[in-house]
Amino acid sequence: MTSTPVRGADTRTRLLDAATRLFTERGFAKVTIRDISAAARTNLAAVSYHFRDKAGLYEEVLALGLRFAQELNAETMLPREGHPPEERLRHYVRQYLPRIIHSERRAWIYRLLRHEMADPTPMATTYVRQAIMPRIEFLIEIVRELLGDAATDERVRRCVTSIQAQCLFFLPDPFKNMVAENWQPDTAERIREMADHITDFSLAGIRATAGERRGPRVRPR
Amino acid sequence: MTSTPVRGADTRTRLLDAATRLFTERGFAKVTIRDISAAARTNLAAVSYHFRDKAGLYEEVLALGLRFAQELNAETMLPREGHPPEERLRHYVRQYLPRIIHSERRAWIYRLLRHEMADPTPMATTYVRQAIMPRIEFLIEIVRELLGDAATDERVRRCVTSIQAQCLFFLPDPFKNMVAENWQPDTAERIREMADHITDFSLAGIRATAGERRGPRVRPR
DNA sequence: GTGTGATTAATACAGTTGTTTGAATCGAAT
DNA sequence: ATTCGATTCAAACAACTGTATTAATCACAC
Repeated sequence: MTSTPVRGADTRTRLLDAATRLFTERGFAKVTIRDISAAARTNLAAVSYHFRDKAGLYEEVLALGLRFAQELNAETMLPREGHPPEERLRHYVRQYLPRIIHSERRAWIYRLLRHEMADPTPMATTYVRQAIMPRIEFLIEIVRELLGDAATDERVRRCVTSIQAQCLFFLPDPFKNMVAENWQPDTAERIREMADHITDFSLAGIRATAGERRGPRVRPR
Repeated sequence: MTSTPVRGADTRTRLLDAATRLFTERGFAKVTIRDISAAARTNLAAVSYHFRDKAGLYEEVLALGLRFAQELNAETMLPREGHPPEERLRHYVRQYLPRIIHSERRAWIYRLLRHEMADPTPMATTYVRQAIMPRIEFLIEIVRELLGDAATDERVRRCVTSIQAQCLFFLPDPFKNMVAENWQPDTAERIREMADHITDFSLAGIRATAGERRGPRVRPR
């Protein structure tokens, strides 16, 4: 018989699953432990028993999400040495964008991240340090290579910001849907096209930054 | 004597001022009417008396912000007919970006918008329709001109998204500061530089989109 | 001054939320 | 079967929040 393994472990994972789903949907503040315990088909006090308190449960959820994010990062930053920077950038965006847009499997963390950005919890700083910073560093390296001799800290920073902004824009957001229903690419095909657009658009922008003849300085000559 | 003009009007404006400040800082949900009435140095019940309820007060704040946003839009979209699209884009970004970044005078609305995006109230839809959509339409027109013969709905949409993303990225955000303390341009000089970067970067991206020799299709030839 | 309507203030009320408490229940070793 | 530690449960508690109620206060016309 499939007897219950440790008894308590079952409801513990049920709580963890329910919390992951609900926190991802609504963020830490807008989920009550009553919601969670109901969704996990258990009692209110179970949260306190298994996870100390609501914050403890959230920490565990986010810790799991952080591990997933690091796994995904590793895949996103795969082709490191040797390959030309253009190719690495394209790979980066093609990996990153679909995960941000519709969060399959492990990528629910990006939706949770959206809430973390709007309303940070104490866990935010460690997430930034361990999951975001490495990706930024990776982007910096690519852009520095692309700029070549023209690379200055300032230019690199600006170009990285432009790329990062174009990607982050696609974090799921109820508000954007109000602006334009179906601007958000939905199918894998259209997401791929958008990723290529961002890549080509940015490569051209970077080349222009390297070429650097600026627009009208103070007054348009 | 500076006698009280209408008596009630004074506390009404004090409430409105305090509510504007607090809602802008924390958003609708995270401000209590106790906070507001305390900041306005009046009683709890004053909110209900002068504005029906908390939502009524918020509506009035957002209605004022919407008027400001429309004023600012008018200035942002000033040089319409005749001028070349490059110049109009540069003007657009140079106007829009500093307002988004550090919200002087009437531009507190953009910080309130940030909260509205994270956690929309019923007012969100009218704000989108009356303040955001016109600006998007304006951008679409510029990009369509820039793309010229190459303009398709799809390409226009993607390029507008890229520009919009680069600008919106600079909405004030506690989270971004964790990633990199001083990446956010602060002085008027650096904001101007960033605006020109976005403009040049995007113009190059749009030209590349128009030229349209894509990156490696399925396999890199 | 007195009454009147508008405004301000103090308090009560009901609902929600995180947490704690103490009893009930379960599985298994003795 | 009994006992014991782990787990589950129901209930209660305390804090907070939006709103309603009721009384106090004010400016001013009469």
